[in-house]
Amino acid sequence: MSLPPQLRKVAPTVWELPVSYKDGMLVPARIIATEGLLAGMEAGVFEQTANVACLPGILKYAYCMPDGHWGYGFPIGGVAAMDPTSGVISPGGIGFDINCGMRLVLTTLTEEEVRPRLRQLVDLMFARIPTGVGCTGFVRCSRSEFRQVLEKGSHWCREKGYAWPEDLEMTEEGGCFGGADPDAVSDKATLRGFDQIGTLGSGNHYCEIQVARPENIFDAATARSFGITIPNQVVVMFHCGSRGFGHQVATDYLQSFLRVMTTKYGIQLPDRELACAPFRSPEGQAYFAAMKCAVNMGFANRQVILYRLREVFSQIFHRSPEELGMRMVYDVAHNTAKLERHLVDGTLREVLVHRKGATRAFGPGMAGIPACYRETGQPVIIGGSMETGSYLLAGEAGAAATFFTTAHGSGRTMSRHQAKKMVRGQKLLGEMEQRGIYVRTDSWGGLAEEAGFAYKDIDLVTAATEEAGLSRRVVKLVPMGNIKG
DNA sequence: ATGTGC
Repeated sequence: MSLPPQLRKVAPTVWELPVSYKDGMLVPARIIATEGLLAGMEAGVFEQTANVACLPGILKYAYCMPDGHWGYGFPIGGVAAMDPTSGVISPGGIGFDINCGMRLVLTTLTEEEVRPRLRQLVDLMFARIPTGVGCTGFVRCSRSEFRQVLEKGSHWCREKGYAWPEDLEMTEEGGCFGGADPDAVSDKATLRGFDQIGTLGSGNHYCEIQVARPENIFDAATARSFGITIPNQVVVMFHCGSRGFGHQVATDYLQSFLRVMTTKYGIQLPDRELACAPFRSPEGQAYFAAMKCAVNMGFANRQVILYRLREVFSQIFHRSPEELGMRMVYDVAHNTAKLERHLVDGTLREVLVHRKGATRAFGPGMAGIPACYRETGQPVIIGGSMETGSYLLAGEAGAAATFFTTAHGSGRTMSRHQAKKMVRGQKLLGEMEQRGIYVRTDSWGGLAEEAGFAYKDIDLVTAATEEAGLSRRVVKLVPMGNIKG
């Protein structure tokens, strides 16, 4: 595939499309990638990042991260910071799965201890953590109780005994975005979401047993600070979001914005999928308040999954979760919009940062991250494909360039449809088992869609974020067992 | 991603 001729290299890992590239661009578009990753990007990534640069109030640049690929409106990997006074909020810049994110949990077990009981462990995980489209959880939640979940996120979990106090500290924003308003949420969204707390879902959502092997440690001091202290230490990583609830919130407000964007606010954009409303408008504020409900639902969802996970490990290894050292390293979202303070042209100001398939990566010394990570920078959890491995990174000062944002995962290289044509789920499962990875799934087609070859090389993506100064590699985590929807 | 497609 040929790159747009207007694309200019402005730094070894920064590629820029000028405002002259497309009518309506207000700022240049910047792709963060190595030459190799850039060459593999779909044409849609350049078009969509340039489209994002047309959104009213966008500051500095429209960005796409090295794992970027084609998405709804924005590319997945898209980052856009808006002036909250004159700018817009766009659901396409956050994604349908609001607060899709990653959580990483430690154990003090080693690969040698877990390997003999791996099948038993993964089987019990699969039995206790609901997976698949439309799955529901064990938490019984009335409508009024669900409002509490939406307002409080992980705090609700703590009140109900599903969280350790320290879990909240180890969650981005303490596991709760303030200002969530359940009245901004449709009944339809509530109806889809109230029974989905503590469920994994489908697609690329999974829960994985991983091992930190000594040869995969890049930064030993930071690894120690993050709790990786034992050779061949076993950890658990999982990836999921706000399920049908967040999806319905996104759908509701995309429709609402499409009705008013042009007629009421006179906004013209190159793509309907960029539907947006002025951030300060009633519609924009309602979406922001509803989006925060979905963010909090996502945090609560991952917290209840952790509660179940602790039960599962405790049952298999006959020790309490505390004795098994099942502490959280961190929980970090990659589909949100948030008001943050950033330096823009030398002035510290409040901006609305959209991150869609992009992870907040606060660097060393910054406020807003747990005190224990103040010197290292924020842990960044990057999920790879279930075959190739994942990474734990640390936020770097250089991420100031991207409003303190880095990549979120591998990024697809082919469509789900294409992947499914190339491999059968049963065959893939057999091959993975040969390589010591035990997988349980309730969808063979879904498994095939997640094959390693359908994703960019996670080693190259994380190396690119390091070269760009956004985040540094701490440890690569290799899969042992996986449950997926 | 998603009661997978109005």
